[in-house]
Formats: sequence, structure tokens, C-alpha cells
Amino acid sequence: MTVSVKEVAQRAGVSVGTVSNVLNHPERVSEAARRKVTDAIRDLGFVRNDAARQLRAGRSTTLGLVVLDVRNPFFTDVALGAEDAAAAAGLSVLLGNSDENPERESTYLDLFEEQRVFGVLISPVGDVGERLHRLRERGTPAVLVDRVSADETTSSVSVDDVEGGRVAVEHLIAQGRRRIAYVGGPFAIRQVTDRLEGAQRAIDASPDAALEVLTTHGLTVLEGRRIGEQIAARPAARRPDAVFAANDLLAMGLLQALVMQGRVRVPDDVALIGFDDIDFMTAAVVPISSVRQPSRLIGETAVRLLLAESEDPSVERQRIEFTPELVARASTGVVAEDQRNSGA
Amino acid sequence: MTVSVKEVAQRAGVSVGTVSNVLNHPERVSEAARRKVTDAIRDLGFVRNDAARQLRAGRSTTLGLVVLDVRNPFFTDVALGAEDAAAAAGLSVLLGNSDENPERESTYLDLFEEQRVFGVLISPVGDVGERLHRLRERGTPAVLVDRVSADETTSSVSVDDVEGGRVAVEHLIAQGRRRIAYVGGPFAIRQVTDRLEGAQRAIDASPDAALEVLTTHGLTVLEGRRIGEQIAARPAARRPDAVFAANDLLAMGLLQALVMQGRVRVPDDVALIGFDDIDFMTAAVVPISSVRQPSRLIGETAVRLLLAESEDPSVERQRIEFTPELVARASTGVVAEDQRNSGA
DNA sequence: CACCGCATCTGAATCGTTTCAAAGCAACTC
DNA sequence: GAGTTGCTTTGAAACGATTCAGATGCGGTG
Repeated sequence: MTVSVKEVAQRAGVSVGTVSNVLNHPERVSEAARRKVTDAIRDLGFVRNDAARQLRAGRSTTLGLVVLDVRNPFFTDVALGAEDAAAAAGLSVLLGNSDENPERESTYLDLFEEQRVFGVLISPVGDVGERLHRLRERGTPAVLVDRVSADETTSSVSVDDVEGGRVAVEHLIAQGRRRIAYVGGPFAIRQVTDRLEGAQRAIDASPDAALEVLTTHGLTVLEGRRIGEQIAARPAARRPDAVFAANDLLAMGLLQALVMQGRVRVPDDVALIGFDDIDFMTAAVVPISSVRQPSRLIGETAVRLLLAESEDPSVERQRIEFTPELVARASTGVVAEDQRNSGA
Repeated sequence: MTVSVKEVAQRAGVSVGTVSNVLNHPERVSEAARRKVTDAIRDLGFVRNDAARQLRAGRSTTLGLVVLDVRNPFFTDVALGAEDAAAAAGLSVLLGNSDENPERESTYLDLFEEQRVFGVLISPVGDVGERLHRLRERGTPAVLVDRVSADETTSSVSVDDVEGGRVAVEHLIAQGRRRIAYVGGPFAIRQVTDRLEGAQRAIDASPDAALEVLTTHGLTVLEGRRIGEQIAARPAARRPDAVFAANDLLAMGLLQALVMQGRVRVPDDVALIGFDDIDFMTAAVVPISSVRQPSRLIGETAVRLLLAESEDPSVERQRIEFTPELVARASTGVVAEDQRNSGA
């Protein structure tokens, strides 16, 4: 059924070793032999069996990336950055979607480990320190993405979520808002907690501001819509005058629910700010303010750190933390002259 | 470094065959032996080497999915559907992003073939008939996604793009528009051509309507913005009164460019409709009309067909074609009471 | 012409798992 | 007690690519 090196060797009239050399070390092979072998490969339609190759090599040329939610453009952007950087190093990326579910996360890690992937990038749901430790002991390096590493053994690439949260709420306060709601969850996700902490700091710095926390079951448009409906249903006096959503998908859902009911005006009644600054924010009913993360760069950097660690496992671990950037738009009362040029 | 079955066997005091049986056919093994083996596995931290397993088995439990653009929520939804269906069959999905680039597409197909993936799902850029034929000859089944198969040898799951295009433009005409622009490209992508053909049909059915074609280099927000700026820059009399965008990302970009310049009102001056009906459309500045495709279902169905073909390679090929559905919103002058509940 | 160095080629050994024919063993039948 | 049955276990063979120590051949040298 499948053509193997042996058959190629036979057809070309050389040994299997020579075939392998043509494939992997062409400089060691004479012009004539190379010709014969490449011809035979073409004629027979030979395709290298990666499993056999890996078995011998001990490690694959694939790296695994586990994200919290593939539907979130932030993560597809991270994946894109990772893919680029990996491709440049001759690696490819296997993308897993944990859907904020620790079990699925664990399943993907198992899968990656069985595959002896080159390395793992992960945006974890819960605490994976122990897990990554074991992985590394068995020779698979790992890098945390969008989360600061808790110990010295793991590199990480992230954004200062606390600062991001602080900046977001500071901005809301600067716009005159005082009764602020934080929408996010579950709190097992570190980003959710950190952004809240940042929010709290900004509140603490402003004596007359108050923070209310509304918990969601996930960071999705649907959950945002649910909370938005709750807020819209309240009597006007009991509504917050600003909402900081833990990410843009939530913000999107919130906006839909608030505006479409027609009862709440954004930003007049309620200001709104999200987090991530995904491309779609500019095009929202009311362009939504957000806190921008350099998503592609995060992916690229994570791969770079992974490569460094894999080349020299004793290399010092790095915790790279980017500083997020406030992007103010109409949803927080800033008249947006917002022709930003995102993308390439 | 790595623990193998041999070491597990030694530690447990049994043969390697027994270890393998514990892993793969536990019912064949006595309770006592199973205990000893599982204990040894735990103690040693044994993790199966998938490469070796595959080498023996001849085929992996991973399937490859190549999409045109991971950043397009339509494709992540398809991927999600595929992932679900695959997981139910004990398979996992390797996601590749061709970025509408035939070379990248080809690279992913090579990669998948070397990996001896279980099967390939592909939303092709150009003509891959020949390529898939060769793949199948070597034992890897393939299913086309979001594209009708050109021959009898390949199954496909798609949406009737011609009908979708027709419905979209028919709707624009019904809303009183006559000078209609189609925005899309490159035309190597079949969906782009088919949707145009549908548009043309609707135009042909209405003697006083005219169609103008504006070509883009890709189906992205950025390209949409570029064309939108061109349209906005025209004198009002030379503008179309309706735009049909080949997909939602383009529509999003168009909307941004049209509305944000402040010169063109949507839908008053220019009506706008997209294609795919991604989640974000409801939340746009002006909620954008679209043609909905059952994206998750497409992914699930594709996996189903792949499984069928892999079980019995002689099974009859199917071309499943879903009928897309018009979703009218404010961007085409329909007052949207649009609380649709998308997602789970 | 014997010897050397160099470039090239060879093929057995190896990676770790699964499979499967054969063997071992205990219980049971006649 | 010989024979049979059925359950477990064994261990060598196989999967296909890569590696590497040694073989081969060739031109050049003294």
C-alpha cells in the first residue's frame, strides 16, 4: 500500500541509507545517486512516514498550543503569531481548544505528551504548574501564554493584566463614572482575577468610586448578553454607570443586550469598556473602548522562548510581560476618530 | 530518559505483551496483572509513545483540517463542529491555516500526508482535485468543506453559494435598490465566484438592476475597509445604492469605512449585506444583514462523511449542500428585532 | 606498485509499540 | 489420569526511517 524507503532504494538501485541521506543530508550524496533517488521517489509517489522518523528522532517537529477559546479572535491572533514564528523554525502548530474546561485542557496535554511534541504553549484554565513540571521532566518544554508564571521553572509571555484593569477603570473614573461594575468569570481564570484586582486598585485610588462584581460562567458573547439583560432589567437608579468587561466578547454581548432593549444608552447611561481590543470592536453599534494586547507578538514571543528553552534546557527562564494600552472609543464617551490600521 | 513499555514490564514483573494488553485490551488481562501494570505505569510516569504506536498501526488518530482563514469566525465555527464530531469518535483535529495561499495550503497537505493523518478536511483555495486524488490513492480520505466537489471521487459539505448570492441580491432589489456592487476576491476562490453568479442571476431577473464588481485581494476586514474608502470617496451619484460583500469580514470593513467617514449613511445611502452570518454581525454599528450558513453543522457533517469513507472506502460519495438562509437586519433597512440566540 | 586519503555507499541495529502464534496453566469431563 | 476447554501470558516479529561503523572505489603519491 504505502511506499517505503526500502522500495525506493530498490527502484533506484541503491541502499536505504543512501535514500535517507538524499532526504536528510543531500550534501553527502553524489549527483548521480541523488538523481536516481529523486526519480524513484517521484515515480513511486513516496511520502516520508513521519511516525517512523519521529520514533527514531525521539521528538516531533510539531508544537502544541492550548487556548482558552478558539472563537475568541484574541486567541486566533495569538495562534497566528505562534504559527508564523514556528513556521520560520520549520515547525508546525497543533491547536487545541480547552474551552475554559480543565478536563479538556488536560486531555490536550495528554495528547501532546503522547505525541512527544516539540513543546507546549498553553493559556491555562486553572493551575497547571505541577502538570508542566512533569512534562518538562520528561523532556517537553512548556511556555505559559497570557499568564505570568508562578515559579522559576517556566517561562511566560503575558500582559500586565492588573495594570490593564487599572487603566481601564481609571479611564472610566476619569470620564466621571463612579458606580462601576466588573463583569467576568469564572474566577479560576487568572486573567479574570487580575483584571479585577487592577480595577479594584483604581477604585481604591478614588474615594468616591464603588465597584460591583457580576460573575459570569465564561468569557463569551452569550454570557455578556445574559448579564447585560440583567443590568437593563434593573431600575435605572440601581444600574452601574459604567461596566468593565473582562474581555471583548463579554463587552460585545453586554452592548447588544443594553442597547437593543432600547432602555439603556451607551455611553450616556452606562459606559462600557472591554479587554483585548479585537478587530471587531471598532465596528460595534457603539465602537467599544478596550485595552489592547499585542496578540500576535505574544504568540511569536512564546514560540521564541520555547525554542530557546529547547535548544538549551538550562537557559534562564523569562517572564515577558507586555504593557497593555488603553484604546478609548465612543462607548466610554470618547469621540473616536478611530481609523486605526490594525492587521498587516 | 523516556520510560518505555519494556521498563514498565520489568518493573511489573510481566512481559511487554501484557503491558500492551493492559493498555489496549484490558479485558484480556487478569485483575492481578492489571494492578501490577497500572501501578508500575504510575510509579514510572510512563506515557505512551504515539509515534511508535502509529508506526505499528499505520494510521494516526488525528485528522487534518485546512481552512482559508482562521481569523474568520465562520471557519473557527466549522473547526469547532469538526472538533466535536471528531472527539466523539476518539479523534483529534489538527488545524491548518492556508490564509488563502495555495502554497501554504500545499505545505499543510504535505505535512498531513507525512503524518499519515486519519483523513483530511479542506476548504480549498484553488483546485485541489488532483491533489486529493493522490492522497486518496495512498489511503488518506479527504472531504471538501464549504465547496462542492467537482468529481465523483470526493465527498463534500457545502452551502449553495449561488443560491445564497441570489437570495442576498434579490433581497437588496426587493428593498428597492438597483445599482448594486459586489465586493469580493480573489476569484480563484470558488465561493467568491459562486456568490457572484448568484448575484448575477438575481440581477438578470430584474431588468432595471445593474451589477458592478469590485475586486479584493482577500476576504478580510482590511480589504473591506479599502474598498469602502473607495466607495465613500466617489461622488454620491456614482456610488452604488447597495453592496453585497462576499463575506462578513468584508462587510464589516465596508461598514466601518462607509459610516465612519460620515459621508455615507447605511442603509439610507448604501444598503449592505454580507455572507456567513458570524456572531458579530448583530453587534455592528448598524447590524449587518447576512446570509447564514450552518457553520458548526458543516464541520460535524464533514467529519461524519470522512468517517464513513474511512470505514468503507468504496462507500458512495456524497455531496451535501445546505441551503443558506437570509438574515435581514438594519443594514438593508429592515428594522431588526433581532434577539436571535446564537451559540449553545 | 603498494599505500593513503577522501568521498561515497552500505546495511545491520535501533527507536517503542502492537500483534499473534504458541505455550502455560488450572479446572473439568469421562 | 488422559484429554479437553478456556483463560492468561509470553516473546519474537513487524512497522519504516535514521544512524553509524565499516566497506568500497578512485585518484594520487613516493
